[in-house]
Amino acid sequence: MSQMLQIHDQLREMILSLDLGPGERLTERWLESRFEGSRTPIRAALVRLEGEELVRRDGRNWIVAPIDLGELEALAEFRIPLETTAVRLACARASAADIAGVEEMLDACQSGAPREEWHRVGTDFHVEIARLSGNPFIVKAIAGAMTRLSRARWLEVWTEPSREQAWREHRRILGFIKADDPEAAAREAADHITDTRDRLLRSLNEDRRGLRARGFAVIGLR
Amino acid sequence: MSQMLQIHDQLREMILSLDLGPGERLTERWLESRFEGSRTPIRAALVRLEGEELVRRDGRNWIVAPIDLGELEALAEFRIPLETTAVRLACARASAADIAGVEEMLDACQSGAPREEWHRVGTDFHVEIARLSGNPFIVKAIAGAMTRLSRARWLEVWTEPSREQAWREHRRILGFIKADDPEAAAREAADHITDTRDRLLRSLNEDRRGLRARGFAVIGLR
DNA sequence: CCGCATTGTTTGGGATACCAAATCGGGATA
DNA sequence: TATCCCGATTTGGTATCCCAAACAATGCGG
Repeated sequence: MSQMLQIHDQLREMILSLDLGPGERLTERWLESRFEGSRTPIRAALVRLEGEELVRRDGRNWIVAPIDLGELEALAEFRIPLETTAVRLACARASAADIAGVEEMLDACQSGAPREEWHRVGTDFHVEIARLSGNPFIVKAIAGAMTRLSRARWLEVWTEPSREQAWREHRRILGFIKADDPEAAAREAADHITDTRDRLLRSLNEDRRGLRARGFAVIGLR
Repeated sequence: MSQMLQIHDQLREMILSLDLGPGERLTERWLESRFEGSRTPIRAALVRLEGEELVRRDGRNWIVAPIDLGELEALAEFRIPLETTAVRLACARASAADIAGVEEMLDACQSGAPREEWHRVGTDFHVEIARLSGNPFIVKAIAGAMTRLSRARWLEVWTEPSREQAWREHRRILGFIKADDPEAAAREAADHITDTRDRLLRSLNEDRRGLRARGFAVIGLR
């Protein structure tokens, strides 16, 4: 694989895992030494990450994209029509084998699993459901939305009960798809998105001060 | 403005206007002489355009993204839930002034206007309606979808009656938003997307041979 | 002691140099 | 004549170089 893609993936991972703080400045020279490559592939990776909005320009400088928690509502509003459409289409189009694949993914994440695992599966579930719709544009849009949500989700208290709740809701959505009940699945999906948003906003509101200190934009967080 | 952005915009325009054919190979050296810049800004522009899926890699080479006419159905399927949501939100949120702005845009495009003008307004209308929703994610998704549609729309016969039809439908959608009738607006928007898709597919079907010659992938075009 | 100008350093933007791999041609050979 | 092989050429990937602008530090003047 080209060096540029390696750098892109590693840097992406560092950003999404909050290894690099939101708003943190990135100098090309620092990245140069960090990844032991020259500026050319590094700049290509940065331009690419800019397209994914994980990195942004601040004047002439590069910074890790800040998190605007005010986006959380708009993001839910965006996801609801897409994901309800996705589950309806999934009912009509997904094969039993495809559905079983998603089921396995959920089963593989048991109570004792590490936090990272829950985080990843919680994201991938929605993308895989979108994939069942067979519509690549829906898949990409949902994947992008989940990426934007990703970092905020680390901040969720993500307590045991919260995990269980999300897992149950995922299970129910998949159940309705399996039972070929598109309207119930759509209703469940919409409710799940709303509930998750509310859970997230509630837990974030309890820690505004701490968030600001960690570089999160609390602007617009009601 | 930076040289890279100039190159990006010019190249983008050349691609969308079909000045560069779909599937055509782009060598960095040719672009170098064409834009009288060195490879550094050119590569940055290419990476950026790759993110917009207007340019793609073919092995180690760069090519103008081919048009897959088979995407047209999926694109309509993607747009319907988003645009119906957009018009519903627009009813609730758009100010009279914002609506008047879109109205002006439509009025500015009269019968005698050049083909390019109709093409542009036909795209912008949908993006502006999305903007009335106040949801930036919807705006970006619709803008991306319209960009993907853009080149195929040049191929539409785009006859006078076809233009008039689309213009009337746009007018009706906007009318329902103005009248604050979200459900009627949503129904009208969905019908418009379906109708447009059908018009496009019908006129493309009449010219499969010609399309293939011009580098369009007819695969999946039913 | 404070403020401003000047200068030295760092940064990103762009140009160029170099390399390895892929491609294309031409000629030798069966 | 058809085929295969080898070398010349072209390509994109990477490293490095130069430059102008931004920034910071420093020292001079009020």
